[in-house]
Amino acid sequence: MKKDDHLFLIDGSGFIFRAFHALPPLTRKSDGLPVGAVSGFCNMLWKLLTSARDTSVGVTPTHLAVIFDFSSQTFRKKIYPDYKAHRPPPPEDLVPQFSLIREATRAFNLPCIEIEGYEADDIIATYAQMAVEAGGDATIISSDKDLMQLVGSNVHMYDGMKDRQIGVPEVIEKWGVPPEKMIDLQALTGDSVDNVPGVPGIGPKTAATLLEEFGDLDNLLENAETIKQKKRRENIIANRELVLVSRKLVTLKRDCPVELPLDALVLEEQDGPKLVSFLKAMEFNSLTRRVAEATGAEAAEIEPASVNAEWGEKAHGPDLDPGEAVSSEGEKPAPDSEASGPAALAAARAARFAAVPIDRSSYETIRDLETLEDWISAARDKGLCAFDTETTSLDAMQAELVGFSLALYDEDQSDAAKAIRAAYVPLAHKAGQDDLLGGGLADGQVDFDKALAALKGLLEDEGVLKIAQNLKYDYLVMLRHGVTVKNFDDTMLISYALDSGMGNHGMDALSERWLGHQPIPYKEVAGSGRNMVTFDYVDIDKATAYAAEDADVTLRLWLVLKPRLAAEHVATVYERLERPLLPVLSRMEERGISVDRQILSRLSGELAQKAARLEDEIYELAGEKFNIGSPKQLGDILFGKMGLPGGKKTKSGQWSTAVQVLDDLAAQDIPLPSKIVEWRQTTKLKSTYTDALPGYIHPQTKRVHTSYSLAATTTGRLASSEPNLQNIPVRTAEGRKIRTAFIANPGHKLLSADYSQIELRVLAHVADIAQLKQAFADGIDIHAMTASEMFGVPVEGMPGEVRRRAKAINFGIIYGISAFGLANQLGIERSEASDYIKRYFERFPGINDYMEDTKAQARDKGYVETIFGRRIHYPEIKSSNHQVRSFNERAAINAPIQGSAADVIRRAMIRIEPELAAAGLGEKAQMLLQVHDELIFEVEDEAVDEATKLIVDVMENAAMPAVSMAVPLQVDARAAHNWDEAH
DNA sequence: AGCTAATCCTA
DNA sequence: GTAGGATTAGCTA
Repeated sequence: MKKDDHLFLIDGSGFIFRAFHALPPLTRKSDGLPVGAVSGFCNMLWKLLTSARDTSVGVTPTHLAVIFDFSSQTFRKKIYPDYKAHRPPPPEDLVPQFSLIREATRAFNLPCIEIEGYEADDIIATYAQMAVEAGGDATIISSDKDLMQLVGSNVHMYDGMKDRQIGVPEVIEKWGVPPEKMIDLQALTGDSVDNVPGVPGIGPKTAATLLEEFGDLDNLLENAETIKQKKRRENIIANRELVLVSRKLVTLKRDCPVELPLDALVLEEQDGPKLVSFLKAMEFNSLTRRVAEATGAEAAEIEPASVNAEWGEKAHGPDLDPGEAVSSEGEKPAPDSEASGPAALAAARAARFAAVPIDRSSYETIRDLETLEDWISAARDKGLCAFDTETTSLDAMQAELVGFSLALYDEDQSDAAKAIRAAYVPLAHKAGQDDLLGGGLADGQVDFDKALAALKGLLEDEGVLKIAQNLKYDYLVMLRHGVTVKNFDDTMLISYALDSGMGNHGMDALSERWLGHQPIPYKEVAGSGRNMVTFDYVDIDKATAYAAEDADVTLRLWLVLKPRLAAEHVATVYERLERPLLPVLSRMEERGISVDRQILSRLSGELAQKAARLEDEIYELAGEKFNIGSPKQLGDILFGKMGLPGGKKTKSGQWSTAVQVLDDLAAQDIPLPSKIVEWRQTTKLKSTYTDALPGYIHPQTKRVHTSYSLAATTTGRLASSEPNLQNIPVRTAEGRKIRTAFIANPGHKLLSADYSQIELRVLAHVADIAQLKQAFADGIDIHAMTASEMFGVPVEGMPGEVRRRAKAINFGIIYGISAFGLANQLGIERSEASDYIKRYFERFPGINDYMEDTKAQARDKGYVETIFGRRIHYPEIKSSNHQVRSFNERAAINAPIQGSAADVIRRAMIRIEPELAAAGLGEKAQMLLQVHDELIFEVEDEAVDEATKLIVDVMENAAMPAVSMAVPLQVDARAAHNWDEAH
């Protein structure tokens, strides 16, 4: 470096923060990655490189470097441990931009300098000093006052955002002291942001006055007694030592051990294609164009660079209660040799395990207790293992244990192909399918009871993390064998917390998605259809390949997915809303509910008679016999043969025979359609409920055990199946009779507790609607209030029809209202429905804001969130297909409402059992069913009052303390012998 | 036997 | 207009 050379030193770290706060937020269009600061940075760099002379800097750089902070661990921490101690974590949207800005720097072909243990400011000071000593000039691109001490005749600063040069006069103007006294001034005033102590009562003005009077800090401290103002004198004397520490803290180090000499900072030619590639990846279109033009690069032919954004590693859900805050209990930290940071770790592992094919031939079959015990002690040694059961049935309540598999991970094994070993332990395989004698066990299996005892030791060991896929199944199977799994992770639930809305979370789909591997289909092992055999008849070698693979894949999935929980800030959702619910649901399923066979059988008979009578009448009216249950045949009869009006076609071109169509016809006094509607209702009740339910009564327990799915819905709701007990009829008197068959045991009652209007309450809370909040606080009729607001009708003496319309609109809002849907629901013209919606938005403008904000979030981030931080993704929200897009928008509007309500009841369910147990009611009141906003318990008669009180209390306070809702939650509860009367 | 469409039950 | 599951018919393999 020589005279007239000019070094530009860009304070990269400072720039990031300033640009982030000063510039409007900007996200990358394609994926919502926040890039505002990166954009500002690139624009500024480009300007400095191409036209610095035209700015108030007025010179063109010959040398340039971008300087960053390495970490917060600097020598200043050693001098003063509290230095920068109370810094809040950077804003979430800023975190990924740190690494992007470094990438940007490299794309610009500029040296990117950081030194461990030093702040950017020290490195800048060092290089500025070096430049001056070499006879050149330096300009620091920053406006940070901490750097002003460096300003001198050959060192300037430049505020890129205000296009303002900062020299000696500017420093004096701003601070009242020349640059060389800035250190003393900062020492006196301190800095609350960096937690640098100062003298109380002394700010920049006083400090400047004092320094003017005494010359410098040393002289001031020596002659402090002579200060006239009493308070000021005392404060300075009292804080003498601290001020000296502060001076050390604010003094920049001008002799950092820099690696690159000045000559290495010489500005090079821009690499056009490289820079364009990066800018394209960032989707900075106008800058891309300008750069391409200036460098002669062909933008159209350049591929966007692959840019990895690193998100921060702190998991922080919105859940605030410190008492609840749990992290990984007893779980060994995941080995971290591949990369640092959970996002990078997840990516590295995905790459690592997707690249290594699964080797089924490496799986072991464990045939003796000693080997099993070796594996179990290895699992204890590692602190984690994957686990999977093989059984005779998909129904966990009927399943017999046939064997189980384990997979272990060796974190120190650098060869990924050898890092995982998996084995299958056959326990109850039969000797052979064709063995007419039957019942004989195959040779070479571990004794069932001994193996189970060994397994129990492992599964109940809090010190070993058990990893499974869809653990609720295995948990229930093991529960029935007297084993309670402790300390577990479920890859299905992890995937659900991470990627709800991005496809299903079954093992095959996850394996395909993350490992690029297709596991052996079950039917290849056990056959399908009539040839299907239960797993105990599967050949042990085949079973080993299948079962060990399941454990192997599960373990790999865990390695890939688990780090993402923290990286993507949904660890709290998983740990608080998913994982703890699993044992709760297993117990509910195990308990089941009593169903009275006689009642169902009698109902079935009545329905059969009624259906038969209706069939006769229908054939009579139609003039021929046909299959009434066939929409195709029915449509042909109604609209073809009989030529009835109002025929609509379904998607596939068939005549629609949906109930609305039939009702329209019935309204025209055509008798056949109403008979058909009645017949359908009757046969529906019979086939789906009275006929099917008895088939679900468990042979041993004599109760019906539904199965809840934790990861079937996108919103966080549960789903019930086999049988679905969440759609038992309630709306019609006839349908309700089915509920009378759900009964409590003798000496017990069924207790039903349900949230009143929970979704509208959630809406009032999230959209912050004053009238709704007030109405709920006052406990008034919410639909009547809405009607009154909209139509100006007083609540007293309001016609039923007016309230009905308001109610439909309220529900419509929750469902992401459309004029089309509302018109359908109310049977009015679309234009009239539009007017209603318009009027609603006028009366409740906050609702419209909520809807627009929610859609915008779905577009920007790709997901929406519940009040507890659950995310629901809408990858198709930007579809160019209007139908698809609109559907996604409505779903996105509904999801936070439905999902928050689902989260509330999940929280209640997780808390209720421990609370009951603490009250001594653990045996007397048992939770059996969940129906979205309702919980059903079986309670001993004399415990009903106490249990009701406790349950209502837990449910009403379930959002607390994580979220303090702006409206009260209300729970209504009733106990009776059967579900109909209790509801 | 396995799949989709249509229908209807729930919150 | 949101979120599900079960049943039936009727098609394809």
